[in-house]
Amino acid sequence: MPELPEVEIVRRGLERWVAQRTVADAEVLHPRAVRRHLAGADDFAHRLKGHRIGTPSRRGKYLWLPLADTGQAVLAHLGMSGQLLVQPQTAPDEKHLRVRVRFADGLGTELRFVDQRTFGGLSLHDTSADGLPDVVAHIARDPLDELFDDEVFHRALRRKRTTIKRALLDQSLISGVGNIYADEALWRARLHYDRPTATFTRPRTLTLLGHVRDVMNAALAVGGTSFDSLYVNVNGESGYFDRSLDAYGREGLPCRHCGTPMRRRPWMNRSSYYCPRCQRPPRVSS
DNA sequence: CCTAGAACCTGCGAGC
DNA sequence: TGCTCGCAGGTTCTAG
Repeated sequence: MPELPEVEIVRRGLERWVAQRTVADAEVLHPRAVRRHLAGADDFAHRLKGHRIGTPSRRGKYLWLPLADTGQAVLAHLGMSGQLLVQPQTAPDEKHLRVRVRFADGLGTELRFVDQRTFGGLSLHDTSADGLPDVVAHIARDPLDELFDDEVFHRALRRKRTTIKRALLDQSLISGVGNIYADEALWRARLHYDRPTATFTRPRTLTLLGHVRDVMNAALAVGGTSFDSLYVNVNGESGYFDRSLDAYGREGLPCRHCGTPMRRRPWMNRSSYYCPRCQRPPRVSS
């Protein structure tokens, strides 16, 4: 569910409300939430106990909390419906509460991982010298990372025999882009989602990257995109970017470039929204 | 090695 | 009222 802007909003909330606090104990209420921690739920909880949490980091849709003096970090992925919430200890348990982390201080709040569909999860991993968890190493840098290399991305696009939206969602090429921001960036760039990447010129790639960055920065500025209560920040508040979406979810509504009714097409078990006039399909369609 | 599609889950709204 | 179907911000496994 959450893409880069939403995950970054969560990271900022953790930086403010959780960083520098010491874990009193952790409680796993659903084993599937820690399935990527191969040593199991008991091991996960035990290893958090007594350690101080450092400054949260993020790459793409992954975020992690370093555990001071351990060489490890708690890696979190929100999947389609995951939430990290900082709640009063007195608040009733959420229906889909999966993991609870209590702190050894008097602030009266705890960290909760809540996840309806359990596609997300938490796990512990060794970190390299630059603080990156080992399992995140194969994920590409995201477009808001100042070390993201546009030229490397362009050459990777040209090598692939695939189509542009699939490439935007490929986290080994560029991370952080999901179904919403892919459709938004393609609409802004007036590109059809099925355009073969092998035909992309350098200017076309750079223009598209510019639109990806613009739409993500605009979403970040208003707290991300929330259609319902499933995406919220650590305090349970929604973002406002749903009001500014130009493509996603606008089937039948007039294109904000040309007025033509927008279309929705089934695409990889989900949907693609596009303008049939501004975003013409490639001549040779697979 | 590469790519396309299904699988993994739970809940909600639409339609019958 | 209650059933079935389609759909949902993602990743990962499998088949070809």
